[in-house]
Amino acid sequence: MIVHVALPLPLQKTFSYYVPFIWEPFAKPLARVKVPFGNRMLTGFVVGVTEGGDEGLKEIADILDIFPLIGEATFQLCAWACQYYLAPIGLALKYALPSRFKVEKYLSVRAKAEQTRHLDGLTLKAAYTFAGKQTVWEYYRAEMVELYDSFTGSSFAPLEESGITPGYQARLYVANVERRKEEYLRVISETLEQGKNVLFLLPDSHTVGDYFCRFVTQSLGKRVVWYTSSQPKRQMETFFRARAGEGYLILGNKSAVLLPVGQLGLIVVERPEEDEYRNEEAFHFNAVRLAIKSAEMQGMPILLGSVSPPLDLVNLAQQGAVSLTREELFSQTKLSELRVESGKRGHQLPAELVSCIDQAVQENETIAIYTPRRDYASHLYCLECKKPFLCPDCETPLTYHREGDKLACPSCRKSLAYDETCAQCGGSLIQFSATGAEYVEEQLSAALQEPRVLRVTGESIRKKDAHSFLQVAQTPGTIVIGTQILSRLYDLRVKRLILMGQEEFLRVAGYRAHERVFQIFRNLIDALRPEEVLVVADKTSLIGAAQLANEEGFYEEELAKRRQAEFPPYVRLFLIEVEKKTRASGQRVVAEIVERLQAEGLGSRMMGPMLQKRGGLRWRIVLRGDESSVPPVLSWMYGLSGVRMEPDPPSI
DNA sequence: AGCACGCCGACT
DNA sequence: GTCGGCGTGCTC
Repeated sequence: MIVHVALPLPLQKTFSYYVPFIWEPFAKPLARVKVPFGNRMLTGFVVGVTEGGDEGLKEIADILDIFPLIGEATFQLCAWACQYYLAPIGLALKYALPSRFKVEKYLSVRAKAEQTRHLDGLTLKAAYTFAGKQTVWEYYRAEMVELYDSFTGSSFAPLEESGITPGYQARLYVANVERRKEEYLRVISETLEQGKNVLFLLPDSHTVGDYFCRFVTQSLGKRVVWYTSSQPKRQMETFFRARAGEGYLILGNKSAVLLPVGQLGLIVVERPEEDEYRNEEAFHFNAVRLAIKSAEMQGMPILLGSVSPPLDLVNLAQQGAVSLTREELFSQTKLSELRVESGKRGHQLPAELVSCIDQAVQENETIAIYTPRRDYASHLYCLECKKPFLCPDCETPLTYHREGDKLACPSCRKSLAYDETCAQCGGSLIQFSATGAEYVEEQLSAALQEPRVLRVTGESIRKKDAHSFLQVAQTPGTIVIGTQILSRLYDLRVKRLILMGQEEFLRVAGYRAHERVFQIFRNLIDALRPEEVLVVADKTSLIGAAQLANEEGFYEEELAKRRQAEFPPYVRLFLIEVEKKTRASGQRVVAEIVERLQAEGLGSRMMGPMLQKRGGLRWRIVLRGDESSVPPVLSWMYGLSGVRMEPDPPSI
């Protein structure tokens, strides 16, 4: 017997191996097998079985699963994801099981016959060492033993899926966090009462995740389980409960979307616009896209909640593919804006702003200031030789950190001392721009009398716990200065919120800049629930108080622009990156790609190639596909050495 | 992806 | 003469 195996490598092809007679009954599609590959051992998934003898093939080294652990629905979803994201099936299937996966440790044997009495109660692992793996598996096949997992105690068997039910319905709920919580809890409870499981996707585990976990646990208690790779044992428990149990609420982030779940009845997604749903390593996917497809394929409802949904979802709503409910976000919020002179970035905080903050501090208010960057300044520029400060190793622009008076390279993490002179010409007229939280803190310290400032960044939250921050932040008279992380702290409430630095997004976020600013600002208001919001903007800024308040109008306008420019969600973008050490080898591959694209009639849908010097040499080509399908040429490109393909890149 | 192999230019 | 970087091809 021969099995065809999909390996977790960026290769589209499968590899065939011979299966010795004794293992034949277990070599079924989707079982995991250990195989020799070159000079290493890899674990892959059986994707096909054919009759035949050892025709010079290598033998499989081991079979890991007594029966396949992945059900049909999960497999179909992986298969769909692979064609949509141009990934090999072996990589996708790997994501469907817990990262550090040890079944034998958590499964135990229950004897069902006199001859197997001696194995009763042993873990599967112990039973293997005692009686041999082959013997135990034969007992299982002869129904002389059964298996149960140590968490639920219930019998371990192939996954029973609900099959396709006619209940697909995608619903986008645009409302503030209090209303979303009510709505989530209502639909979740309804589904759990029917004895079905619910999958609840959250963008992270430590802020938004933790908040919703505490909320749902209040009313659902032990029905709530977490699926997270940072706690392997807990992840294993959830894995078993998801397949055996009934009526569990499974919380998880992006990788939970591929978890095999029995009797899944509903999917909920909190804040589908968050970037954390994008998987960047090995196999690129967006968990929200997969969640919608999963609900559609299995015929179940999906509820997506946010105050600032991603544009593609709003587009689907306009087409009638998703139903949309909107609620007012600003009934208790006063919005205003402060227009400042443009072109003077990074010199001084506007005087009006300083006096506004000063007044708030005098009145003992809680106040939060948002700025997109955490450091002091992200760009340094020598006014004498007119050159930016670049990393001597990799030529990436250096950032400046006040703490320690250091220059740092964001790309290679090199750290350099800063001596207030230009490394190129020795000049001392240095301009700082793209300033961040450290800078704002310094400016306020200079302008106000002993201000109480708390700087909050993603990193500082990860080091301490969020709760200890909140205690300080809640103290009246405190000025909280923070980056995007502030939009995740639902437990922090402020009287006044100041939104600065949106110009920075025009530089880094490309075509999504306005969408991102809109989402971050609205999510900050959603999380912090301020009574007053002040948008600091210059003449180039697109998001003012009016845009923030008029959500429907903003989306309409932004979608019109995207349609006009032929950008997502009306087309799909594919970023093709060629990385080589020498110019000649790179140009050869790039020329081959360009030629092939032109031959396929895609020349006019191609942008680039553009050459970038970052360490080695990097060429980038962007291809516009149509809304849903993937141009077939791309699968040819996949697997060329030094060529990377990124579907739906966040910026280009 | 990871690895072996073969090609070149550089250097004690 | 040989060491090391780089490109190419292969893995059942």
